[in-house]
Amino acid sequence: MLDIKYLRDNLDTVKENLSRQKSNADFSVFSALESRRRELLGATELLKAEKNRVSALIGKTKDKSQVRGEIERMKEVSNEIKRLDEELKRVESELQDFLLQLPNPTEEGCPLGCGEEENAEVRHWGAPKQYSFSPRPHWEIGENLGILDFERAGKLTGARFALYRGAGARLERALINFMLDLHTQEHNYIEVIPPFMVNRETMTGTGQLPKFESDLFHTDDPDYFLIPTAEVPLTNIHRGEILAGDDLPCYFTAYTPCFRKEAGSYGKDVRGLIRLHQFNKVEMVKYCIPEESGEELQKLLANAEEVLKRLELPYRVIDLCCGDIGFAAARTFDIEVWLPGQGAYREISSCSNCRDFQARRANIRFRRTPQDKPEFVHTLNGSGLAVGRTLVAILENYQQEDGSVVIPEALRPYMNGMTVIKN
RNA sequence: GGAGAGGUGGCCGAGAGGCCGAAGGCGCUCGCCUGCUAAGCGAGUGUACGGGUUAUACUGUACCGAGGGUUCGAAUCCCUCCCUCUCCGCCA
Repeated sequence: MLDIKYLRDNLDTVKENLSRQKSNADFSVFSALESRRRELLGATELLKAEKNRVSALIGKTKDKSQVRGEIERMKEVSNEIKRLDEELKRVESELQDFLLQLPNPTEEGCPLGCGEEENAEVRHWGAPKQYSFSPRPHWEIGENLGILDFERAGKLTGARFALYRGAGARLERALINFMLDLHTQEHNYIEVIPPFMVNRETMTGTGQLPKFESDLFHTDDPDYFLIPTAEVPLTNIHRGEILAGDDLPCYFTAYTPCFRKEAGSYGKDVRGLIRLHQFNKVEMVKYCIPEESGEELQKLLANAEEVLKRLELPYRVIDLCCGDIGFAAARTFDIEVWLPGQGAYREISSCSNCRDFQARRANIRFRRTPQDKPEFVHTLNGSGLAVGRTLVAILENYQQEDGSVVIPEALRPYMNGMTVIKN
């Protein structure tokens, strides 16, 4: 969410920035609401001052018959205050709705552009391997090895769910442990197991609500949502809190399943593990002081890249352009892993600096010293990594002509020493 | 799910229609005192949004879990909801 004062004073800058992001917000509505709000606030405060003054006077007067007229007059003043307050409340909630719908302006330095085509490659690591045979897609490899079963998952639930079995399930679990160990033991993250369902306030804090409710799985009673990413609970851990300066930066990592409706993606990635309603992810979230968030984003990105380096999977890093960047982010780098079965790089991590956008929504602040005024923290998040897609990358990159799959060295200690998955 | 007790400043805790932004204590800040430490003494100490000032001072409004209601006036009375604790039931 944007600071209303900042927006008021920098209307044109914000308008210009957001116009690069396909936002069609109508700022004339904002200006009208804002001036009405100030008008009402002034009027109602004036009346309240009058009411407080006269009421105190009435209180001090022993003989109430002397102030009968004042009491009658205050009755009317009270009614008028009530009327103004009701309108004020309406205007404020409309303003709030407007602000909550506005995306985060993008950072200076973001590539300009409207869509995927204008994203910029920052670097790449490793080279796609040459195969003496035609590499198969992971769903064929997995089904042939009996470690992935999409048909039965469909029976149990429906399309876009997966059942892992035997070495497949073990491999997924190995990846989770491998990633968590790396981030906790070498990258200084605190491991967390958060709730997988959260309430409306939490979803609003990170920006999923109110705009993207249709992407979320929801329970009616109670009114909860399944998390679409651990970013949601992790970033909301300190919602409504004021942190001490020495608590920052603070790093959290968590493994969680993620639930997404994937509405509007019919026909896209219908086979395999790439796009599911439920998938596993290890997430990293940081809180830091404003002037350090740029550097923290680079470190976060490096932490995610390290996973792929250790698994020896070729990847590239993409700097998302203004038009492709997500709602809450000011800057985003995606990591795309090479998938031989598809002959393409596919997203496996997305690392974002949300600056104070989520902190303002979720009211997460800090004091530099105990005497200082609270300021909003900056929040960052990144996948480290999407576990299912990492398993996809392993199956496709480590496949052999006979259909077996070699286990990357780094994972073998997590696989009880297993070196290859074969029939 | 049933019964009961609660939610007040950074923390503890009093207040039970007007003199309450809220006693007292702890903590914290500043000053004094003191070989050091501890103790002691004095003063100050919430947030948000406005007005005002070069800046202070000063000043208006709101905030006692949340939202409604009664009243000239609500932390205080009434209603609804949320949360915490204790006991019972159920359960991994």
